Amino acid sequence: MTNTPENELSQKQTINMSEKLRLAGMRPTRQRVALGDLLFKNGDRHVCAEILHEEAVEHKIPVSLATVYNTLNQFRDAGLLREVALVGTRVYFDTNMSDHQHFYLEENAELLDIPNSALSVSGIPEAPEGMEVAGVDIVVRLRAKNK
Amino acid sequence: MTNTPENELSQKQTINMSEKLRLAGMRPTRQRVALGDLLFKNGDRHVCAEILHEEAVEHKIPVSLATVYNTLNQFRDAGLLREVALVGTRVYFDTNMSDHQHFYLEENAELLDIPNSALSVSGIPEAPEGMEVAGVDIVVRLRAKNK
DNA sequence: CTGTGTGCAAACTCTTTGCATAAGT
DNA sequence: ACTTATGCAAAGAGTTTGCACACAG
Repeated sequence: MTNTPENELSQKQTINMSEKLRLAGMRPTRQRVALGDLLFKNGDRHVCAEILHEEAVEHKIPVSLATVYNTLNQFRDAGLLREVALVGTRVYFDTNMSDHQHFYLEENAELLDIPNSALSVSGIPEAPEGMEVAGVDIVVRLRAKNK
Repeated sequence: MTNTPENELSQKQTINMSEKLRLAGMRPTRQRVALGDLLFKNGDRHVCAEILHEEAVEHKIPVSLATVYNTLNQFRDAGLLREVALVGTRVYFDTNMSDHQHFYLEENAELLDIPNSALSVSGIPEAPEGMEVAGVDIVVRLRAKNK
């Protein structure tokens, strides 16, 4: 894959993505930069490995599913993505690292952001001895009304 | 497996479990009753299929792993168990159906109940058109301090 | 050049399913 | 008896890994 951006914007994005990856301590390889662009250039996203891989294939990005899995895990470990706590087997990641929570649509397994401002939790008990709170995940499960 | 309870209490529990299963619309088979006893006789429990199967084996309950999976899913569908939303791949069930939330210990993947009284959430936004809130899952992730 | 990343296929883990047998009513 | 559940083994879904080749610095 030669570096042939279609326009200045995508050139700029790729450069930013390289920087971003370098700052996160990762070598900005072609696949990582391309996946990073897919993930971060259009605002908040909720993806699983399979979906991101399909999308990469559509965009003619040569990347294997195994590399997508590895890359998502690396991005999460580097603090670029957060993993979402969900019922079920599939692992989802969220590109929005800010403190916010989710709606989960049960029928089609879709995730939606809940604006942070709206939600607040009170009365979280003291963490047990020697522990600290690493984060609070809230999922509001939604289903179709009067089914 | 002949019905040979060690004492009256276990006889009584088995009877109650049979009733409970019947009320939930399930035939009280030996395996389901035995698994139900394991799950419900000692208060709140958090189990995955593998763990429950090991426990059944220890208790000399003849049951296959596949049946444990099926039974857990049936119990959930019947409203006897709730499935817990978690980061990662494995499915956990909670025998406590009351409205409560969880601590999740990241290092050993352990779940602990948070007493319901302590926690409250406010400002959950309106569900989108035609949707209703099926439930709210909150997981407070804990990690070891000053690592 | 040197070391890290990638692709592929195979392995692995968790979960579900198909079919013959066993058990519940 | 009739129907549903179970056990087993095999299949399926999702994810990780080992190793040879490719690429970034």
